Amino acid sequence: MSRRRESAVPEAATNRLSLILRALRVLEGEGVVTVSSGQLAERFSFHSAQVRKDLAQLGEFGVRGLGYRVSDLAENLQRRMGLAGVHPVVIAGAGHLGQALADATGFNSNGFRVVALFDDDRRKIGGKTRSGVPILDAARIEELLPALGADIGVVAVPGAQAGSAATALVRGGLKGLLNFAPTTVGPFPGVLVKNADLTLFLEGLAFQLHGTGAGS
Amino acid sequence: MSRRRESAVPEAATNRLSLILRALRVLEGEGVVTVSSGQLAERFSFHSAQVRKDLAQLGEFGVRGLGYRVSDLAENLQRRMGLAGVHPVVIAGAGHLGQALADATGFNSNGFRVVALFDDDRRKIGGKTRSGVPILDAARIEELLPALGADIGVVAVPGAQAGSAATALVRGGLKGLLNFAPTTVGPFPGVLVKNADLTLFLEGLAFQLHGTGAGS
DNA sequence: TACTGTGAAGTGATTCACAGCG
DNA sequence: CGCTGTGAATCACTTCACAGTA
Repeated sequence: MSRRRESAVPEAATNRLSLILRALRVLEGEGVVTVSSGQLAERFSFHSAQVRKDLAQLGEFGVRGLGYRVSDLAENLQRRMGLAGVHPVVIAGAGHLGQALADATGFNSNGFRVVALFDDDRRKIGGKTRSGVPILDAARIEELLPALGADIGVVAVPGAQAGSAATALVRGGLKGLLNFAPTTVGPFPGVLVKNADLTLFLEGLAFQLHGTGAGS
Repeated sequence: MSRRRESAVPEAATNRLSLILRALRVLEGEGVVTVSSGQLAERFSFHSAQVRKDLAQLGEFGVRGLGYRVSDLAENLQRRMGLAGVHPVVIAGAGHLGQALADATGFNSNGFRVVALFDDDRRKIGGKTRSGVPILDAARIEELLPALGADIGVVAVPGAQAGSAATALVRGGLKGLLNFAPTTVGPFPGVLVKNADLTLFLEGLAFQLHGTGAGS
């Protein structure tokens, strides 16, 4: 997708590591002390060697003959994945999608916190989402962003406005963009853009359903 | 992710084909008659050979020395991708996410149409989304689904309820599930499940930002 | 012993390069 | 000539298999 010098971690591994970290937090809560690559792999039905490779990539955390110490590994993974502190997140667009994300658990825990939404609808500006995130004036994105300290921005506006919303966020100094609009935004120098076009999921599903008899 | 006899089209190609089809519709609207693999590739910055391979997989639609005839190709792609007719879609969960999807253009055009949402909130049941999609009683999913004729269901409920929502949808006879909850659902025999955990996107972004200095 | 970490083999997807055709 | 379709080469990811160690 984008030519970068060293791809560090091969994209697909990212998702596995996120899943593993999530599982570790559950295990930790259950008081489990150690876990093996096989046990972790089983949960998500991928191979144990894969789990070991993924984990080894970030350092040597395992204990031979035993497995991994759950809290050690969780803490290390968290740090290595950039989830050690809290990332303030801002969302452009306070429509249904924006509000869904603003109140979503995954966007307000384990390293993330939605600090503001931006919208250009007068009736929404000044209000708050159900969980209390303020909705600010989209015209002031660039001006207000620095004070919010966010490093990640989410584009949750209709496709036609995605470009300008993204530009405003980038001008405000964000380093990462998660784009839900079905439009390609950027590239912007020095900014990482990740596209999450929800329609593609639906189309992919239809395609697979059509092609095969939807096997097990 | 799921063991199937023949994987038909390699998952990643699916997304490219969706994108290409979308571009073709735009070109068609602009009255463009033919387009080459190179021109299509340029738009999304992938390689022209990749585009040709992807398209060739579905049949020989190109004209040597000329390119592809836009409307021909669009129609063929549409059919081969299972987007020829209209897929009725139902959504479990009429929260912000469910309503966002119900009113999203991509879920109500080019082969899809959201025909109903299901929720267990009394205040929502009997109502409609902004664009007029009815919200029905979640307790009656199994009973009402057959009449709706939907073949694709979307799980847009909180993680804790994802399993039961998915089960109800499958019992109602759906063949494809798009799951937005951060919980693995299924597997169900004969049903295709696609997971779209939005938190993974955010975590992936944080990971990449952390690892690299967010190169161009 | 039971498990990790990892080189080597295997598999799959991407890119190259060109023959073949309108 | 320009562009498609595609075998061959390359590159990337996954799985295997095992040496090494608590």
